Amino acid sequence: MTDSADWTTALVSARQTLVRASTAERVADILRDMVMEGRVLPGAKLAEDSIADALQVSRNTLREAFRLLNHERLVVHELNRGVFVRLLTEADVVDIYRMRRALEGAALRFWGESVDAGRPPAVSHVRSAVTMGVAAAERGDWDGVGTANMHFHRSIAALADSTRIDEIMSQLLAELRLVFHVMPTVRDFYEPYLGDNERIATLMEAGRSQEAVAVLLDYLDRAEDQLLRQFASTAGRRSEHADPAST
Amino acid sequence: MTDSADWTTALVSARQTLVRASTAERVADILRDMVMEGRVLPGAKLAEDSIADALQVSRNTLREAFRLLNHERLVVHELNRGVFVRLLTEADVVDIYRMRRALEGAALRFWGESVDAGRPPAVSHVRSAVTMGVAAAERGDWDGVGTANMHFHRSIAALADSTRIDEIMSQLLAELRLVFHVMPTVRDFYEPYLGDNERIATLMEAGRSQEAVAVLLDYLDRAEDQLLRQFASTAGRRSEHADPAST
DNA sequence: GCAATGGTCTTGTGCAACAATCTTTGGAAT
DNA sequence: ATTCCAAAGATTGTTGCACAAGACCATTGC
Repeated sequence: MTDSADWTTALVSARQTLVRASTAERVADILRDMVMEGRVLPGAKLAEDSIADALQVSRNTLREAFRLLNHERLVVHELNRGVFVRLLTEADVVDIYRMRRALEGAALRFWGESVDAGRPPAVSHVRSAVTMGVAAAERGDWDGVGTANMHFHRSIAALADSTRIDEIMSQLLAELRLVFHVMPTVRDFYEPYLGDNERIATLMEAGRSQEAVAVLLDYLDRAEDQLLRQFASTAGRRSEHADPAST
Repeated sequence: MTDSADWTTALVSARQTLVRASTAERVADILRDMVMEGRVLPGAKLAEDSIADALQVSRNTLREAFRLLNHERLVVHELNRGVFVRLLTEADVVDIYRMRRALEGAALRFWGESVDAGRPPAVSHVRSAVTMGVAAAERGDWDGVGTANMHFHRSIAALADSTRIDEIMSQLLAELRLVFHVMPTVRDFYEPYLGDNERIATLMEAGRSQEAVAVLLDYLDRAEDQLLRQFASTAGRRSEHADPAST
């Protein structure tokens, strides 16, 4: 039974790769990867002509891809000026963390209700994200730690068992990656929180949901603070955002 | 000074009427109205050719309008099959209310923190939504009661002071309107909740945030239950429509 | 030095043709 | 009669083009 369950989940994700054949979506995928990997920096302009030419797609299709990315908040569209890689402000960070507290907090509380009702859902996804993060840290793979951290928080949000919450959560984390590119090194950011994740997972396994919520919310507060401090120190550099994408 | 402030606010809203001259947006407006008024039923297919022909716009323009509506989750787009008026399922209702509890609950708690910190934000928007609802009920305008109820919950969510939460909240309420069409009469749905809104507003004015949260969450539970019951009783009729996402 | 003006480039909008895909219809085999 | 297959028909996906409108840039004149 457990095997067949794994089969289906694997097939579901595989299906998406097969079915979604739309050119615009594939173009959006390419551009999304470039933005996520930091190959085009926030603030950079994405010129229609050059990209459409490079990818060998029509301007119309490219614009459709832009609309998809705009919907994901990864790019912004300025009338008659074109689209630019999203440049997050302090206000965005505050807003995103406010939403994270709402969603992750609600998800953990919802999970707690199930625990109190005597039917605790599995925490294995949360625990495995912690394990993955620790393993990555031990081999010095701080990029891997960041990925594991995202998995951790996504699995926290998944406890709400709501596709809409899952979707929004993924979007928020994707937005945050835009900010991480401005950070000097990811180690300083993620390392302090490995312990928090571990602690939260342990509390959950013990069924102590209230305390888990408290630790989580405190974690989010500190992460927000640290990000905002980083922001303040790099404010000067960012304001002169040139467009390195113009090859 | 106050006069000029009024000027600007008036101009801001007037500006929107001017700028949004795009044909696609006007087409989207027309289609949105048709969906909202129930003239095209959930599950119905929106064929490009016939609509483009009827409205005398090019297919491209119509497709752009479809993208806007898709963004608002009012229609769904299936590759190579076309767009369909969104058909909400019981699962959607459960999902939407789960998210509402998360967002409205978090917003009210956030407001409560400010109250406890000795700097209570204004509750006037919440109160005025209640007043508007009562006035509409007194003159038998149950459509107006529904609008006021939406204002009430939007102003609750606005307490979180987060543009992202505001946006999601508006989207959720718009989605719910798709469900209200299956309801026989809106009076039975909204009337019981006029008192809840009144009670929540009063509790907030007294600074008793914890109790306000409790009443709100209980309200959401009951509203969800009622909607799901209505769903079950009309399940037979609705299943006659096309089944888009059944694979 | 600075503002106005004009040209140039990019984007906004709409259109029609062609390609790709799905759906239906008709018939043949079992 | 039923099932399966294939071609036809209908619908959507993508492209390239054309023109309008706005933003950007450099030159001119003061």
